[in-house]
Amino acid sequence: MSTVLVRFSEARTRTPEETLRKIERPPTITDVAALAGVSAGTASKALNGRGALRPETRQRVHQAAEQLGFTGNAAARALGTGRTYTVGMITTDSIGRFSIPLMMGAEDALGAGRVSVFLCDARDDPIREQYYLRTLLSRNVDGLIVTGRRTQARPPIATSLPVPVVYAFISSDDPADCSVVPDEADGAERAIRHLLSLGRRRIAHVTGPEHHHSARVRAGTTEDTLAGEGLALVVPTMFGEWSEAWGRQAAGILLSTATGFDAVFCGSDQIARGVAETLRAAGRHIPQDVALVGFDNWDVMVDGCQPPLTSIDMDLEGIGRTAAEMLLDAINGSPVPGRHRRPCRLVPRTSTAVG
Amino acid sequence: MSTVLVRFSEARTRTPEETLRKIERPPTITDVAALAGVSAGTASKALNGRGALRPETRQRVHQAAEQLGFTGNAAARALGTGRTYTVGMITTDSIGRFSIPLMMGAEDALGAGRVSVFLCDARDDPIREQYYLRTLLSRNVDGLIVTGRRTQARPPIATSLPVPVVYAFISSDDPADCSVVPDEADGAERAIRHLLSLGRRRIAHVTGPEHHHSARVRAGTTEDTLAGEGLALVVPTMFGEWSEAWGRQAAGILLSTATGFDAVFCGSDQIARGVAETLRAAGRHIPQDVALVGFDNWDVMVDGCQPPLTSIDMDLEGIGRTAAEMLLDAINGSPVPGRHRRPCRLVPRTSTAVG
DNA sequence: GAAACGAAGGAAACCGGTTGCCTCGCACAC
DNA sequence: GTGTGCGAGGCAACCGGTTTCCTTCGTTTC
Repeated sequence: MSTVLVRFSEARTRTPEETLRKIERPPTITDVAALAGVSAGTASKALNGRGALRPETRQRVHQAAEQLGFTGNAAARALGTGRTYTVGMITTDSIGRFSIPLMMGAEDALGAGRVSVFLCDARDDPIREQYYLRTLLSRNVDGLIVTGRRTQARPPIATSLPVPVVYAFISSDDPADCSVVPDEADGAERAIRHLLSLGRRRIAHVTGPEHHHSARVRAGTTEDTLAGEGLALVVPTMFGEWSEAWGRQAAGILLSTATGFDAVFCGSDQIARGVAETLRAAGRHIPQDVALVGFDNWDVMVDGCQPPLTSIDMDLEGIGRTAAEMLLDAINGSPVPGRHRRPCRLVPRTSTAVG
Repeated sequence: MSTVLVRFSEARTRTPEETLRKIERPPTITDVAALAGVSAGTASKALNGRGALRPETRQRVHQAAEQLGFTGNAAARALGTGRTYTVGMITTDSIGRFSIPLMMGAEDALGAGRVSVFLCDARDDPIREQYYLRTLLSRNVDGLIVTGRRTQARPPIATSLPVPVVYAFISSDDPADCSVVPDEADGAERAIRHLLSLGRRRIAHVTGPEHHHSARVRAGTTEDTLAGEGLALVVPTMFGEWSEAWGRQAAGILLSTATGFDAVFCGSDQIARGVAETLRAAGRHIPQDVALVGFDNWDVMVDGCQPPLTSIDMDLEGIGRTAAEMLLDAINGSPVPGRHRRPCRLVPRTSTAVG
């Protein structure tokens, strides 16, 4: 028995010299406690502001912790308290242009809450998705953020998880889940109202594939907004692809068939860029002859475009941040279920400048 | 004493019915052990292939684990073994176009090794960087990957860390550190040799700012490669910015001053796109009159360009993957110090097509 | 038939931080 | 002088998995 105790004590405590010397192993709370002349439990209470301690003792412990550069062992803390201060972020399709700002926003909000993020890229593969889900759960994450490239609602990643989930950009088709999504209808309406405010009345709409949720929503709102003013598109919505090539092609069609148009609202900046190129090549001046509005406010596109492109910004970073904040709320016991739509913002540039 | 034992047993074991019923709390190894009719220690040995157990017992434990969906508590495992099977990935500047493929490659290689990734975005802020470093260390990551936007060597993120570090894309200026970087000189040489193989001899080079490491390296190799063939650039390397606007401007200068040129090698795809646009507008045909090569092989740029752009691919994903593999090696005790250059790849497209 | 050996599995220490409970000692009241 | 109350801090259980040591068999050997 005494042998055991001796070994125990050898393993747990160090002499003050040892403690102050450079030590390879990171300092434990026992080291801090020893240096402050208190027990480990007391040290813990001092550092966490719990228990009934003399201010002077608390101070001494804090000083010892600082001196040793004590940060604490996250695994041990997690084991005891059940909270890991980590969340998992799963991008259902690959990490791409849309996921990045979302991730940055989320990571920003979470980092401020001293929460670390596990990054998982499921690459559109349900098997990878479930693998990551299991991994994250076995790591006892406090919550999950699910993101993806499409705004269309998707089936929940799982039913009855032990931790809260927030969907960002994409949404769950279970209305009881918490989702934070851009209000794309709002974005489309802003674009149209902006064009109307410039006096444009003969507007065309070129966008992505009809089976794509975003394309349908934006087109629908575009038509509805015009209808509300007693107007209509000069030609029916032109569905195609999310590419510059389609933008160029569509502009060609417009030039050859439309009886006249003074504005084009495009479903993406890439499409808008293609449209701009072809219109310019055909001698149409932007914005004098044709005003042009894109969607996404993607820097390299709006800046590379000639002239610089007015566009709709979905504030992806804000969506990521909001999602993270809602996740933190849910973790702390105040979930905010439902689909939360966040407004878009119109960023005016030369392509719709007046004069 | 007996009270203690009773409480202990209440907390630790569940009746078989409880165990098989839907339980909110994830199953522990004690649950598995109980279901298999062995002790927790034996269950651990069975699942980890250690100890001396009858094959039939091992089998029974595995079956019980499967039945309960046992994955194990990562924090507990980490606490006991000291290994967390996590690594931290710090992007020194913001997550962007270059970081993403790197991250994807690294995450891919690590995920295959059952290692999870903590994502940290230091946003060019040394304070954030050190904050993340401390956080990651207190989480006992097994290793670190440091990435960033620039290829230029940077000071080591810290001296004498308790875990291995691998730099990806960027490199540490301590040659003893392990860095995996693209061989940009190789990329530039491939571009020039490609143009030479097409019979082009009057080559111009338009690139980014002279103070930028990548621009200098690529320009230097461009000139050296030409010199090796007894040739020189038609005009000295044109340093500017990494933007389409600069590409357009540079092309304008070329058209007005150069006595003649049949190829332009650009330091980035964005520059190349700007060059292409201006040349086309001036009536020069690509590739017939002027062959064009970019750098980065950035999909939206090379595909959006007219015509599609031949470009140099640095294989960022491969760099990320290699970095992760080297980190895993280092974690397992076989570090491979030094700066590792990985070759580039030329991706031919219409902008240098023959005929 | 007893000693020796090895296979199989259990008991408990251990990782490090947290927390409930208990003790100690001092101050104050009766 | 004894009792009560409370402030301060220590002790040890606990989280869940791993690992070391030890016990308990059954089998072999002389």
